Amino acid sequence: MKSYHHGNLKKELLTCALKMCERDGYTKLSIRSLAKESNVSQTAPYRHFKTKEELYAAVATEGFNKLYKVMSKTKSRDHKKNLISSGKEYINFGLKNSNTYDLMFGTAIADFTKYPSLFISANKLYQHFRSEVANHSNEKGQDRIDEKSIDTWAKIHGLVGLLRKLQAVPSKVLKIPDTPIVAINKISKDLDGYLERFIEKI
Amino acid sequence: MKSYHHGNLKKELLTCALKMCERDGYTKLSIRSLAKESNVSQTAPYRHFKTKEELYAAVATEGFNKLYKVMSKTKSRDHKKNLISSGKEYINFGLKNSNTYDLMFGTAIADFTKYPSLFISANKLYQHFRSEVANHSNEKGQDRIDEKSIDTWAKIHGLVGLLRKLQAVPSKVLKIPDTPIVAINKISKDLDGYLERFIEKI
DNA sequence: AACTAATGTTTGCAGTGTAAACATAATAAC
DNA sequence: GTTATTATGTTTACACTGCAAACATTAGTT
Repeated sequence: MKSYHHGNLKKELLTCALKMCERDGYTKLSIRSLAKESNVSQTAPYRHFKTKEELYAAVATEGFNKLYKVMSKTKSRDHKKNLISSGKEYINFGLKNSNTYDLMFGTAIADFTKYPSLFISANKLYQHFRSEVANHSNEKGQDRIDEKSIDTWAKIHGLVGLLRKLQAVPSKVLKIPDTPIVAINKISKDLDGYLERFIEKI
Repeated sequence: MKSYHHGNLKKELLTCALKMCERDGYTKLSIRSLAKESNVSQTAPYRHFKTKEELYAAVATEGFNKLYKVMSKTKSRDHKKNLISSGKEYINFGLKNSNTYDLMFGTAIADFTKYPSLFISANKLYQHFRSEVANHSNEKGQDRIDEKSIDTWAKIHGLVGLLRKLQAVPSKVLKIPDTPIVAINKISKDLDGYLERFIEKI
C-alpha cells in the first residue's frame, strides 16, 4: 500500500543510518545497504544526501546532539561533580557508541566545518564542556580557560582511543607483560579513581 | 626485460603502499591501485598480503618503526628535554604523516595484536616512551609509572587529533568566535609554551 | 631432468559511489 | 480546476573495489 513517494524518507534514512552505523560500523554503512534496509531503490538516498560524506555528517551531528544531552544532564551545585560526571558520560559514549564516535572525531569527514549543522552541534558541545571547566577551575583568563578545556578534552579523547584499543583486544593478550595494553587495563579497572586523580591535575 | 617473477615484490609493494598512503590517505589505498602503481596484475599483492587489513598492518608497522626512530634519537642527560623532544617529534609525526598515523591508532585495523610484528613494534615504542616518563618523574611504583605513561600518551594523542582538525579547516573558520577551533589554534601557535606547561603537570 | 612450491596472471563475482535519464507525485501559478 | 513546475522516487550505467578460483611460469629440491 505504500505510495511512490515515501513522505518522510530523509528522517527514516537518518535513523536507519544511525542504527546501522552503530551495529556494523561506519565503514560498512554504504548508501546502497542503507537504501536496501530502508526498502527504497539504491539511489534514492541521493535525493537527501548528496554524497556519502554528507550522510556521515548527518550521523555525526546526531552523535554530537546525543553526547550533549548525556553530558549536560547532571546539573549539580558541585562543579567538580559535574565535570567528573561529564567525563564519565563522555567516556561511556565513546565506548558504547564507538562507531558514531569515530565519525564525530575521526577523519571520515575531512572538514567538519563544511556542514553547518554539524559545526553548530560540535560548538555547542564544546561550549558546554568549556563552561564546566571554567566553573571548576580557578582560572579567570579566557585564554587559560580555553587551554584547560582543550587540554582536558584532548586527554579524555585520547583515553577513549586507548580504552577502545583495549576493548578490541582478545583477553589473553592481557597476560602478556610489558605492553601498553596491560597498562591501559589497569586504568580501566580503576577508572573512577583515575578520573579523581585526573580532575585534581586539571 | 623484466621477468615473470618479480623477485622482490613484497618489499616494493610495501614501500609503494607507504608512499601512496601518505599521498592519498589510507582510504584511497586499494590493493588494485597499489598493484597498478607497482606495475603488476590486480591480484598479485594477494600473494604477499592475504587481506587488505594485512597490508594496512604492514604499513602501520613501518609507521611505528619510523616513529620509534625519531622519538629515540635525542638522548640527553636532561630527562625533561628528552620527554619534550619526544613529545614534539610525536606531534610532528602525527601531523606530517597523518594518514599513516590514522592507520596506527585508528580503527582500520580492528585488533592490532593479531599481527605479531605490528604488536611488537607498538610495544617497543611504548616501552621507550614509558622509560622516558619514568626517568622524568619521581615515581617509583610500576603502576604509577604506567598510569603516568598512559596518561601522557593519551593527552598527546588527543592533542594530535585536535590539531589535525585544525589543519583540516579552512582559515576563515578561525575568525568565527567561541569555537573549539580558535581555542586549538591558540595552543597551536604557542605549542612550545604549551608543552612546557604540559610537562610540568605530568 | 622431474617434481613441488612459490609467485605471478586471468577471469569472475558481488558490492561500492555516483552520474544521467526517466517516472511519478506534490505543489504553485494561472 | 487545470496546468506547469518542482521534489522525490526508480532504472540504468560506469568505473571502481575486495577477494576467490583457475591457470601459467619460474625457482628450488631431489
